[in-house]
Amino acid sequence: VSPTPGTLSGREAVNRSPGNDRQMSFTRRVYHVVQRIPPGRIISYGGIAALLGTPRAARGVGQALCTLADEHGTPWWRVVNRNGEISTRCAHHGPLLQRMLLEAEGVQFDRNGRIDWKRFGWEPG
DNA sequence: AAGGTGACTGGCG
DNA sequence: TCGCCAGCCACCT
Repeated sequence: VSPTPGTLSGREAVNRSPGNDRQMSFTRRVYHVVQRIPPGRIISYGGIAALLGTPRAARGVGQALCTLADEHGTPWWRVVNRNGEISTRCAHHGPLLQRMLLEAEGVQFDRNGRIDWKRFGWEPG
């Protein structure tokens, strides 16, 4: 994905100080990983944290996703909790929208509102 | 600089 | 399986 992943929300832009250039901020790395998730696939917050080398930072991932500007194609909706459930509380990216976007990609929910990891889970590789 | 918050998780009853 | 609890970690006052 080459279109300059540049534009971040105001807050994240502020975090991007010169000194931070070499080592990308956590938020920014979350952004990159999320962009690698293929359509119709999902990953958990903890999964992303693990890919970044900080398996305990799941909460930080959620934090980042709400902060991140997604007008550039960041598929934030492909991230769900460990149970395959939608758990967003973010005002701009509500649960209804997330479900709609996932279903539009072919992701199926069971009657409890859960997604089957075996069918739709993504593992980079 | 220290404390509070939260799109999380694993463990346990 | 389900709910609850206590860590955990990045961010924001």
